[in-house]
Amino acid sequence: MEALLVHPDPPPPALTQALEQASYPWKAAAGAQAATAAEPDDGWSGAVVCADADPEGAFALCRALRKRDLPLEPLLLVVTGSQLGDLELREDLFDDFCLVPPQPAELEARLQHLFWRTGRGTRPELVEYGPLILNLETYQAVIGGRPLDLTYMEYELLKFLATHPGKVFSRETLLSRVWGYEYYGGARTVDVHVRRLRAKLGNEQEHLIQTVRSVGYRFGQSRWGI
Amino acid sequence: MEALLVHPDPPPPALTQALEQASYPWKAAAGAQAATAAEPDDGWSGAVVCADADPEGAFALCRALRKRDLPLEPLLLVVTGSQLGDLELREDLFDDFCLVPPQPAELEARLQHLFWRTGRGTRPELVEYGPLILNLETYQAVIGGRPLDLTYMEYELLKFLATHPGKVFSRETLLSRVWGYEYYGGARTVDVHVRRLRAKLGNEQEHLIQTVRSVGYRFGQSRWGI
DNA sequence: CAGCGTGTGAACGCATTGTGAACCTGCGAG
DNA sequence: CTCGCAGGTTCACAATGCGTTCACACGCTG
Repeated sequence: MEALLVHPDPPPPALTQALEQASYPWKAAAGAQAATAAEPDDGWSGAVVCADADPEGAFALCRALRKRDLPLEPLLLVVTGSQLGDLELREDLFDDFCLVPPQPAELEARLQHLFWRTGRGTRPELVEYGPLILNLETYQAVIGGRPLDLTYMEYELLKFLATHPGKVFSRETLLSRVWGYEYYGGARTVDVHVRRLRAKLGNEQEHLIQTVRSVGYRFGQSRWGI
Repeated sequence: MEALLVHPDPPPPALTQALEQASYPWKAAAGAQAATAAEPDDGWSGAVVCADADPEGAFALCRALRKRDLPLEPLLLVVTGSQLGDLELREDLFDDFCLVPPQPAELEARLQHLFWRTGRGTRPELVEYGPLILNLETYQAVIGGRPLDLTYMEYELLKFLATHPGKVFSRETLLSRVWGYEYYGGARTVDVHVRRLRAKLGNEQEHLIQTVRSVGYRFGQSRWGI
Protein backbone atom coordinates (compact mmCIF):
# COMPACT_ATOMS: atom_id res chain seq x y z
CA MET A 1 0.00 0.00 0.00
CA GLU A 2 1.20 3.49 -0.78
CA ALA A 3 2.11 5.80 2.03
CA LEU A 4 -0.11 8.26 3.81
CA LEU A 5 0.94 11.87 3.75
CA VAL A 6 1.30 13.13 7.30
CA HIS A 7 1.59 16.72 8.46
CA PRO A 8 3.40 18.38 10.18
CA ASP A 9 7.00 17.26 9.86
CA PRO A 10 7.89 15.81 12.29
CA PRO A 11 4.43 14.70 13.34
CA PRO A 12 3.43 14.67 17.01
CA PRO A 13 4.52 11.41 18.70
CA ALA A 14 0.96 10.41 19.58
CA LEU A 15 0.04 10.46 15.90
CA THR A 16 3.02 8.50 14.66
CA GLN A 17 2.52 5.98 17.42
CA ALA A 18 -1.12 5.53 16.45
CA LEU A 19 -0.20 5.15 12.77
CA GLU A 20 2.50 2.63 13.57
CA GLN A 21 0.14 0.67 15.76
CA ALA A 22 -2.43 0.56 12.98
CA SER A 23 0.45 -0.37 10.64
CA TYR A 24 -0.22 2.25 8.04
CA PRO A 25 2.89 3.31 6.13
CA TRP A 26 3.38 7.07 6.16
CA LYS A 27 5.73 9.89 5.23
CA ALA A 28 5.78 13.32 6.78
CA ALA A 29 5.77 16.59 4.88
CA ALA A 30 5.86 20.10 6.24
CA GLY A 31 4.01 21.83 3.42
CA ALA A 32 2.54 21.56 -0.04
CA GLN A 33 5.94 21.72 -1.73
CA ALA A 34 7.42 19.03 0.45
CA ALA A 35 4.31 16.91 -0.12
CA THR A 36 4.76 17.09 -3.87
CA ALA A 37 8.47 16.40 -3.64
CA ALA A 38 8.07 13.34 -1.43
CA GLU A 39 5.07 11.91 -3.26
CA PRO A 40 5.34 8.21 -4.18
CA ASP A 41 5.11 7.20 -7.82
CA ASP A 42 1.59 5.95 -7.42
CA GLY A 43 0.57 8.97 -5.44
CA TRP A 44 -0.38 9.33 -1.81
CA SER A 45 -2.98 6.90 -0.59
CA GLY A 46 -4.45 9.62 1.59
CA ALA A 47 -3.47 12.24 4.12
CA VAL A 48 -3.59 12.81 7.85
CA VAL A 49 -3.18 16.46 8.72
CA CYS A 50 -2.68 17.52 12.31
CA ALA A 51 -3.89 21.05 12.86
CA ASP A 52 -3.37 21.56 16.57
CA ALA A 53 0.02 23.23 16.47
CA ASP A 54 -0.23 25.38 13.35
CA PRO A 55 -3.85 25.67 12.19
CA GLU A 56 -3.13 28.17 9.44
CA GLY A 57 -0.43 26.05 7.86
CA ALA A 58 -2.53 22.91 8.17
CA PHE A 59 -5.57 24.41 6.51
CA ALA A 60 -3.40 25.90 3.80
CA LEU A 61 -1.95 22.47 3.12
CA CYS A 62 -5.43 20.94 2.96
CA ARG A 63 -6.52 23.57 0.52
CA ALA A 64 -3.46 22.97 -1.66
CA LEU A 65 -3.98 19.20 -1.62
CA ARG A 66 -7.59 19.62 -2.65
CA LYS A 67 -6.77 21.97 -5.50
CA ARG A 68 -4.48 19.60 -7.32
CA ASP A 69 -5.47 18.06 -10.61
CA LEU A 70 -6.25 14.92 -8.71
CA PRO A 71 -7.59 16.08 -5.36
CA LEU A 72 -6.03 14.09 -2.56
CA GLU A 73 -8.52 11.76 -0.93
CA PRO A 74 -9.20 10.77 1.70
CA LEU A 75 -8.05 13.51 4.02
CA LEU A 76 -8.32 13.09 7.78
CA LEU A 77 -7.93 16.16 9.93
CA VAL A 78 -6.70 15.99 13.52
CA VAL A 79 -7.84 18.91 15.64
CA THR A 80 -8.23 20.01 19.24
CA GLY A 81 -11.61 20.31 20.84
CA SER A 82 -11.45 24.09 20.69
CA GLN A 83 -10.86 24.00 16.94
CA LEU A 84 -14.13 22.20 16.19
CA GLY A 85 -15.81 25.51 15.53
CA ASP A 86 -13.23 26.38 12.88
CA LEU A 87 -14.33 23.43 10.77
CA GLU A 88 -17.71 24.92 9.99
CA LEU A 89 -16.69 26.96 6.99
CA ARG A 90 -14.02 24.56 5.85
CA GLU A 91 -16.16 21.51 5.22
CA ASP A 92 -14.67 21.05 1.79
CA LEU A 93 -11.12 20.74 3.08
CA PHE A 94 -11.42 17.35 4.76
CA ASP A 95 -13.33 14.08 4.64
CA ASP A 96 -13.26 13.21 8.32
CA PHE A 97 -11.69 14.44 11.52
CA CYS A 98 -10.70 13.21 14.93
CA LEU A 99 -9.61 14.83 18.13
CA VAL A 100 -6.18 15.03 19.74
CA PRO A 101 -4.70 12.95 21.12
CA PRO A 102 -5.54 10.44 18.37
CA GLN A 103 -6.48 7.01 19.73
CA PRO A 104 -4.97 4.17 17.66
CA ALA A 105 -8.18 2.13 17.45
CA GLU A 106 -10.30 5.11 16.49
CA LEU A 107 -7.76 6.35 13.97
CA GLU A 108 -7.58 2.94 12.38
CA ALA A 109 -11.37 2.65 12.18
CA ARG A 110 -11.66 6.10 10.63
CA LEU A 111 -9.00 5.42 8.02
CA GLN A 112 -10.61 2.08 7.31
CA HIS A 113 -13.98 3.70 6.75
CA LEU A 114 -12.49 6.48 4.66
CA PHE A 115 -10.69 4.04 2.40
CA TRP A 116 -13.86 2.04 2.05
CA ARG A 117 -15.79 5.16 1.12
CA THR A 118 -13.30 6.30 -1.43
CA GLY A 119 -13.38 2.88 -2.97
CA ARG A 120 -9.84 1.87 -2.40
CA GLY A 121 -10.77 -1.21 -0.52
CA THR A 122 -9.28 -2.55 2.63
CA ARG A 123 -5.71 -3.14 3.55
CA PRO A 124 -5.05 -6.83 3.02
CA GLU A 125 -3.69 -9.00 5.75
CA LEU A 126 -0.50 -10.44 4.38
CA VAL A 127 2.00 -13.00 5.48
CA GLU A 128 5.26 -12.36 3.68
CA TYR A 129 8.54 -14.19 3.61
CA GLY A 130 11.01 -13.36 0.90
CA PRO A 131 9.38 -14.08 -2.45
CA LEU A 132 6.33 -15.63 -0.83
CA ILE A 133 3.17 -13.68 -0.13
CA LEU A 134 0.06 -15.12 1.45
CA ASN A 135 -3.07 -13.01 1.33
CA LEU A 136 -5.15 -14.19 4.25
CA GLU A 137 -8.27 -12.37 3.12
CA THR A 138 -8.39 -13.62 -0.41
CA TYR A 139 -6.86 -17.00 0.36
CA GLN A 140 -4.36 -16.56 -2.40
CA ALA A 141 -0.66 -17.26 -2.50
CA VAL A 142 2.04 -15.82 -4.71
CA ILE A 143 5.66 -16.88 -5.01
CA GLY A 144 7.99 -14.56 -6.86
CA GLY A 145 5.05 -12.96 -8.62
CA ARG A 146 3.65 -16.29 -9.77
CA PRO A 147 0.28 -17.25 -8.32
CA LEU A 148 0.13 -20.56 -6.51
CA ASP A 149 -2.92 -22.76 -6.84
CA LEU A 150 -3.03 -24.40 -3.43
CA THR A 151 -5.62 -26.64 -1.88
CA TYR A 152 -7.04 -25.86 1.52
CA MET A 153 -4.69 -28.03 3.56
CA GLU A 154 -1.70 -26.95 1.52
CA TYR A 155 -2.57 -23.34 2.16
CA GLU A 156 -3.07 -23.91 5.87
CA LEU A 157 0.19 -25.78 6.20
CA LEU A 158 2.14 -23.17 4.30
CA LYS A 159 0.51 -20.40 6.30
CA PHE A 160 1.49 -22.04 9.56
CA LEU A 161 5.06 -22.63 8.48
CA ALA A 162 5.49 -19.18 6.96
CA THR A 163 4.25 -17.44 10.09
CA HIS A 164 7.01 -19.16 12.09
CA PRO A 165 9.99 -18.89 9.75
CA GLY A 166 13.16 -20.69 10.77
CA LYS A 167 11.46 -22.75 13.45
CA VAL A 168 11.47 -26.52 13.23
CA PHE A 169 8.23 -28.39 13.82
CA SER A 170 7.83 -32.08 14.42
CA ARG A 171 5.22 -33.96 12.46
CA GLU A 172 3.17 -34.37 15.60
CA THR A 173 3.21 -30.65 16.22
CA LEU A 174 2.22 -29.90 12.67
CA LEU A 175 -0.60 -32.41 12.83
CA SER A 176 -2.00 -30.88 15.99
CA ARG A 177 -1.47 -27.25 15.01
CA VAL A 178 -2.48 -27.40 11.35
CA TRP A 179 -4.82 -30.34 11.22
CA GLY A 180 -6.11 -29.61 14.67
CA TYR A 181 -6.56 -33.08 15.96
CA GLU A 182 -4.43 -35.40 18.02
CA TYR A 183 -1.95 -37.48 16.20
CA TYR A 184 -2.97 -41.07 15.82
CA GLY A 185 -1.13 -43.00 13.23
CA GLY A 186 -0.43 -40.92 10.17
CA ALA A 187 2.88 -39.14 10.15
CA ARG A 188 3.07 -39.81 6.41
CA THR A 189 0.28 -37.33 5.99
CA VAL A 190 2.62 -34.48 6.75
CA ASP A 191 5.32 -35.83 4.47
CA VAL A 192 2.99 -36.07 1.56
CA HIS A 193 1.61 -32.60 2.02
CA VAL A 194 5.09 -31.20 2.28
CA ARG A 195 5.95 -32.98 -0.91
CA ARG A 196 2.93 -31.58 -2.71
CA LEU A 197 3.75 -28.13 -1.44
CA ARG A 198 7.35 -28.38 -2.63
CA ALA A 199 6.15 -29.52 -6.02
CA LYS A 200 3.92 -26.49 -6.36
CA LEU A 201 6.60 -24.14 -5.08
CA GLY A 202 8.78 -25.25 -7.99
CA ASN A 203 12.45 -26.11 -8.25
CA GLU A 204 13.51 -22.58 -7.51
CA GLN A 205 11.73 -22.28 -4.22
CA GLU A 206 11.28 -25.77 -2.92
CA HIS A 207 14.25 -25.29 -0.61
CA LEU A 208 12.05 -22.97 1.42
CA ILE A 209 10.76 -26.05 3.21
CA GLN A 210 13.69 -27.97 4.59
CA THR A 211 13.78 -31.40 6.11
CA VAL A 212 15.46 -31.65 9.49
CA ARG A 213 16.28 -35.28 9.79
CA SER A 214 14.85 -37.02 12.85
CA VAL A 215 13.14 -33.82 13.89
CA GLY A 216 10.70 -32.44 11.37
CA TYR A 217 10.42 -29.57 8.91
CA ARG A 218 11.51 -25.97 8.87
CA PHE A 219 10.37 -23.09 6.69
CA GLY A 220 12.87 -20.56 5.45
CA GLN A 221 16.50 -20.14 6.25
CA SER A 222 17.84 -20.71 9.67
CA ARG A 223 20.12 -18.01 10.89
CA TRP A 224 23.08 -20.38 10.77
CA GLY A 225 22.62 -21.56 7.26
CA ILE A 226 22.26 -25.18 8.22
CA MET B 1 -35.52 21.12 9.77
CA GLU B 2 -36.90 17.62 9.98
CA ALA B 3 -36.11 15.48 12.97
CA LEU B 4 -33.22 13.09 13.42
CA LEU B 5 -34.04 9.50 14.15
CA VAL B 6 -32.37 8.47 17.40
CA HIS B 7 -31.90 4.95 18.73
CA PRO B 8 -32.45 3.42 21.26
CA ASP B 9 -35.68 4.55 22.89
CA PRO B 10 -35.12 6.16 25.32
CA PRO B 11 -31.64 7.30 24.25
CA PRO B 12 -28.84 7.57 26.78
CA PRO B 13 -28.91 10.90 28.60
CA ALA B 14 -25.48 11.91 27.33
CA LEU B 15 -26.73 11.63 23.76
CA THR B 16 -29.93 13.57 24.26
CA GLN B 17 -28.04 16.22 26.13
CA ALA B 18 -25.55 16.57 23.30
CA LEU B 19 -28.33 16.73 20.71
CA GLU B 20 -30.23 19.35 22.71
CA GLN B 21 -27.10 21.37 23.14
CA ALA B 22 -26.45 21.26 19.41
CA SER B 23 -30.14 22.12 18.94
CA TYR B 24 -30.96 19.32 16.57
CA PRO B 25 -34.59 18.19 16.71
CA TRP B 26 -34.91 14.46 17.24
CA LYS B 27 -37.31 11.59 17.91
CA ALA B 28 -36.41 8.24 19.42
CA ALA B 29 -37.35 4.85 18.01
CA ALA B 30 -36.60 1.41 19.39
CA GLY B 31 -36.53 -0.52 16.13
CA ALA B 32 -37.22 -0.46 12.42
CA GLN B 33 -40.98 -0.67 12.87
CA ALA B 34 -41.08 2.18 15.34
CA ALA B 35 -38.84 4.19 13.04
CA THR B 36 -41.28 3.79 10.18
CA ALA B 37 -44.26 4.55 12.37
CA ALA B 38 -42.78 7.72 13.80
CA GLU B 39 -41.31 8.98 10.53
CA PRO B 40 -42.13 12.61 9.69
CA ASP B 41 -43.98 13.36 6.47
CA ASP B 42 -40.83 14.59 4.78
CA GLY B 43 -38.82 11.69 6.10
CA TRP B 44 -36.03 11.62 8.62
CA SER B 45 -33.27 14.09 8.06
CA GLY B 46 -30.77 11.53 9.28
CA ALA B 47 -30.13 9.08 12.08
CA VAL B 48 -27.99 8.75 15.18
CA VAL B 49 -27.79 5.15 16.32
CA CYS B 50 -26.23 4.32 19.65
CA ALA B 51 -24.84 0.79 19.65
CA ASP B 52 -23.24 0.51 23.07
CA ALA B 53 -26.12 -1.16 24.90
CA ASP B 54 -27.55 -3.49 22.25
CA PRO B 55 -25.15 -3.88 19.31
CA GLU B 56 -27.21 -6.50 17.51
CA GLY B 57 -30.35 -4.45 17.60
CA ALA B 58 -28.47 -1.34 16.55
CA PHE B 59 -26.82 -2.98 13.55
CA ALA B 60 -30.11 -4.58 12.57
CA LEU B 61 -31.73 -1.16 12.64
CA CYS B 62 -28.95 0.33 10.52
CA ARG B 63 -29.36 -2.45 8.01
CA ALA B 64 -33.09 -1.93 7.88
CA LEU B 65 -32.71 1.81 7.45
CA ARG B 66 -30.28 1.29 4.61
CA LYS B 67 -32.50 -1.21 2.87
CA ARG B 68 -35.47 1.05 2.52
CA ASP B 69 -36.55 2.39 -0.82
CA LEU B 70 -34.80 5.60 0.10
CA PRO B 71 -31.83 4.59 2.23
CA LEU B 72 -31.63 6.81 5.27
CA GLU B 73 -28.71 9.22 5.14
CA PRO B 74 -26.72 10.40 6.86
CA LEU B 75 -26.35 7.80 9.56
CA LEU B 76 -24.09 8.45 12.54
CA LEU B 77 -23.17 5.50 14.71
CA VAL B 78 -22.25 5.88 18.38
CA VAL B 79 -20.08 3.06 19.67
CA THR B 80 -17.79 2.14 22.54
CA GLY B 81 -14.08 1.87 22.01
CA SER B 82 -14.24 -1.91 22.18
CA GLN B 83 -16.79 -2.01 19.36
CA LEU B 84 -14.50 -0.30 16.85
CA GLY B 85 -13.41 -3.65 15.50
CA ASP B 86 -16.99 -4.63 14.74
CA LEU B 87 -17.25 -1.81 12.24
CA GLU B 88 -14.86 -3.36 9.78
CA LEU B 89 -17.32 -5.44 7.79
CA ARG B 90 -20.21 -3.10 8.29
CA GLU B 91 -18.77 -0.11 6.50
CA ASP B 92 -21.91 0.19 4.43
CA LEU B 93 -24.17 0.55 7.45
CA PHE B 94 -23.07 4.02 8.54
CA ASP B 95 -21.57 7.24 7.24
CA ASP B 96 -19.66 8.32 10.31
CA PHE B 97 -19.22 7.28 13.91
CA CYS B 98 -18.20 8.70 17.23
CA LEU B 99 -17.32 7.26 20.60
CA VAL B 100 -19.34 7.21 23.81
CA PRO B 101 -19.87 9.40 25.65
CA PRO B 102 -20.70 11.74 22.77
CA GLN B 103 -19.24 15.21 23.25
CA PRO B 104 -21.69 17.92 22.22
CA ALA B 105 -19.16 19.90 20.19
CA GLU B 106 -17.84 16.84 18.36
CA LEU B 107 -21.31 15.50 17.68
CA GLU B 108 -22.39 18.84 16.29
CA ALA B 109 -19.33 19.07 14.05
CA ARG B 110 -19.87 15.53 12.77
CA LEU B 111 -23.53 16.10 11.98
CA GLN B 112 -22.65 19.39 10.35
CA HIS B 113 -20.06 17.72 8.16
CA LEU B 114 -22.40 14.83 7.32
CA PHE B 115 -25.18 17.16 6.25
CA TRP B 116 -22.76 19.15 4.18
CA ARG B 117 -21.53 15.98 2.48
CA THR B 118 -24.93 14.52 1.70
CA GLY B 119 -26.34 17.91 0.78
CA ARG B 120 -24.00 18.49 -2.09
CA GLY B 121 -22.46 15.12 -2.34
CA THR B 122 -21.79 13.65 -5.76
CA ARG B 123 -23.75 10.46 -5.36
CA PRO B 124 -24.68 8.40 -8.37
CA GLU B 125 -24.24 5.62 -5.78
CA LEU B 126 -22.59 3.16 -8.04
CA VAL B 127 -20.72 0.03 -7.26
CA GLU B 128 -18.38 -0.84 -10.09
CA TYR B 129 -16.07 -3.73 -10.64
CA GLY B 130 -14.67 -4.33 -14.08
CA PRO B 131 -17.59 -4.96 -16.42
CA LEU B 132 -20.10 -4.95 -13.58
CA ILE B 133 -22.06 -1.89 -12.56
CA LEU B 134 -24.61 -1.84 -9.76
CA ASN B 135 -26.80 1.20 -9.49
CA LEU B 136 -27.87 1.27 -5.87
CA GLU B 137 -30.47 3.95 -6.47
CA THR B 138 -32.37 2.26 -9.25
CA TYR B 139 -31.58 -1.28 -8.12
CA GLN B 140 -30.33 -2.16 -11.56
CA ALA B 141 -27.34 -4.19 -12.54
CA VAL B 142 -25.39 -4.15 -15.78
CA ILE B 143 -22.65 -6.50 -16.89
CA GLY B 144 -20.60 -5.56 -19.91
CA GLY B 145 -23.40 -3.30 -21.13
CA ARG B 146 -26.00 -6.04 -20.83
CA PRO B 147 -28.67 -5.45 -18.20
CA LEU B 148 -29.07 -8.14 -15.57
CA ASP B 149 -32.48 -9.12 -14.33
CA LEU B 150 -31.74 -10.04 -10.75
CA THR B 151 -34.08 -10.93 -7.94
CA TYR B 152 -33.82 -9.16 -4.62
CA MET B 153 -31.61 -11.67 -2.87
CA GLU B 154 -29.45 -12.10 -5.93
CA TYR B 155 -28.93 -8.35 -6.05
CA GLU B 156 -28.12 -8.12 -2.37
CA LEU B 157 -25.67 -10.98 -2.55
CA LEU B 158 -23.94 -9.58 -5.59
CA LYS B 159 -23.81 -6.14 -4.01
CA PHE B 160 -22.19 -7.46 -0.87
CA LEU B 161 -19.64 -9.48 -2.77
CA ALA B 162 -18.86 -6.71 -5.22
CA THR B 163 -18.26 -4.18 -2.46
CA HIS B 164 -15.56 -6.45 -1.01
CA PRO B 165 -13.77 -7.64 -4.13
CA GLY B 166 -11.17 -10.34 -3.67
CA LYS B 167 -12.12 -11.18 -0.14
CA VAL B 168 -13.28 -14.68 0.68
CA PHE B 169 -16.44 -15.08 2.72
CA SER B 170 -17.67 -18.22 4.40
CA ARG B 171 -21.26 -19.26 3.92
CA GLU B 172 -21.98 -18.38 7.53
CA THR B 173 -20.64 -14.89 7.03
CA LEU B 174 -22.64 -14.41 3.88
CA LEU B 175 -25.78 -15.64 5.58
CA SER B 176 -25.39 -13.26 8.49
CA ARG B 177 -24.27 -10.27 6.42
CA VAL B 178 -26.55 -10.60 3.41
CA TRP B 179 -29.51 -12.44 4.81
CA GLY B 180 -29.09 -10.82 8.18
CA TYR B 181 -29.95 -13.70 10.42
CA GLU B 182 -27.95 -16.26 12.25
CA TYR B 183 -27.05 -19.42 10.48
CA TYR B 184 -29.20 -22.37 11.37
CA GLY B 185 -29.11 -25.20 8.95
CA GLY B 186 -29.06 -23.91 5.41
CA ALA B 187 -25.65 -23.51 3.93
CA ARG B 188 -27.11 -24.78 0.66
CA THR B 189 -29.02 -21.56 0.42
CA VAL B 190 -25.85 -19.70 -0.38
CA ASP B 191 -24.73 -22.29 -2.90
CA VAL B 192 -27.96 -22.12 -4.79
CA HIS B 193 -28.01 -18.36 -4.92
CA VAL B 194 -24.44 -18.32 -6.11
CA ARG B 195 -25.38 -20.80 -8.76
CA ARG B 196 -28.34 -18.69 -9.92
CA LEU B 197 -26.15 -15.60 -9.95
CA ARG B 198 -23.51 -17.34 -12.03
CA ALA B 199 -26.15 -18.51 -14.46
CA LYS B 200 -27.38 -14.96 -14.94
CA LEU B 201 -23.88 -13.58 -15.24
CA GLY B 202 -23.40 -15.86 -18.22
CA ASN B 203 -20.52 -18.02 -19.32
CA GLU B 204 -18.30 -15.03 -19.95
CA GLN B 205 -18.53 -13.58 -16.49
CA GLU B 206 -19.44 -16.42 -14.20
CA HIS B 207 -15.83 -16.69 -13.16
CA LEU B 208 -16.30 -13.43 -11.28
CA ILE B 209 -17.62 -15.51 -8.40
CA GLN B 210 -15.05 -18.09 -7.46
CA THR B 211 -15.37 -21.05 -5.15
CA VAL B 212 -12.67 -21.41 -2.54
CA ARG B 213 -12.98 -24.97 -1.47
CA SER B 214 -13.49 -25.55 2.27
CA VAL B 215 -13.66 -21.82 2.80
CA GLY B 216 -16.35 -20.02 0.87
CA TYR B 217 -16.77 -17.73 -2.10
CA ARG B 218 -14.79 -14.84 -3.53
CA PHE B 219 -15.79 -12.13 -5.95
CA GLY B 220 -13.33 -10.91 -8.54
CA GLN B 221 -9.58 -11.02 -8.41
CA SER B 222 -7.51 -9.87 -5.53
CA ARG B 223 -5.26 -6.95 -6.11
CA TRP B 224 -1.64 -7.50 -5.24
CA GLY B 225 -0.37 -4.14 -6.33
CA ILE B 226 -1.30 -2.24 -3.23
C1' DC C 1 -54.95 -20.08 -9.37
C1' DA C 2 -50.73 -19.21 -11.87
C1' DG C 3 -46.28 -17.35 -11.58
C1' DC C 4 -42.32 -15.98 -9.31
C1' DG C 5 -38.85 -15.82 -5.62
C1' DT C 6 -36.80 -18.29 -2.16
C1' DG C 7 -35.28 -22.02 0.98
C1' DT C 8 -34.16 -26.95 1.73
C1' DG C 9 -33.11 -31.86 1.24
C1' DA C 10 -31.09 -35.40 -1.61
C1' DA C 11 -28.34 -37.34 -5.30
C1' DC C 12 -24.34 -36.98 -7.82
C1' DG C 13 -19.61 -36.27 -9.24
C1' DC C 14 -15.16 -35.02 -8.37
C1' DA C 15 -11.15 -32.81 -6.14
C1' DT C 16 -8.87 -33.39 -2.04
C1' DT C 17 -6.89 -35.91 1.28
C1' DG C 18 -5.10 -39.84 4.01
C1' DT C 19 -2.71 -44.15 3.98
C1' DG C 20 0.10 -48.22 3.01
C1' DA C 21 3.87 -49.82 0.50
C1' DA C 22 7.82 -49.46 -2.36
C1' DC C 23 11.84 -47.06 -3.09
C1' DC C 24 15.67 -43.97 -1.95
C1' DT C 25 19.30 -41.82 1.03
C1' DG C 26 22.30 -40.65 4.64
C1' DC C 27 24.80 -42.36 8.36
C1' DG C 28 26.84 -45.24 11.77
C1' DA C 29 28.64 -49.90 12.95
C1' DG C 30 31.50 -53.41 12.01
C1' DC D 1 34.41 -50.09 2.34
C1' DT D 2 30.21 -52.32 2.78
C1' DC D 3 26.18 -53.39 5.02
C1' DG D 4 22.05 -52.49 7.54
C1' DC D 5 18.71 -49.62 9.03
C1' DA D 6 16.11 -45.68 10.35
C1' DG D 7 13.99 -42.16 8.37
C1' DG D 8 12.38 -39.58 4.21
C1' DT D 9 10.45 -39.48 -0.43
C1' DT D 10 7.50 -40.90 -3.90
C1' DC D 11 3.67 -43.29 -5.83
C1' DA D 12 -0.84 -45.26 -6.39
C1' DC D 13 -5.23 -45.77 -4.78
C1' DA D 14 -9.35 -45.57 -1.95
C1' DA D 15 -12.43 -42.96 0.95
C1' DT D 16 -14.52 -39.04 2.07
C1' DG D 17 -15.78 -34.50 2.22
C1' DC D 18 -17.38 -30.75 -0.41
C1' DG D 19 -19.69 -28.24 -4.04
C1' DT D 20 -22.91 -28.55 -7.68
C1' DT D 21 -27.12 -29.50 -9.39
C1' DC D 22 -31.80 -30.83 -9.34
C1' DA D 23 -36.42 -31.19 -7.70
C1' DC D 24 -39.73 -29.65 -4.90
C1' DA D 25 -42.26 -27.09 -1.17
C1' DC D 26 -43.63 -22.89 0.69
C1' DG D 27 -45.20 -18.17 0.71
C1' DC D 28 -46.28 -14.07 -1.55
C1' DT D 29 -48.41 -11.24 -5.34
C1' DG D 30 -51.06 -10.19 -9.24
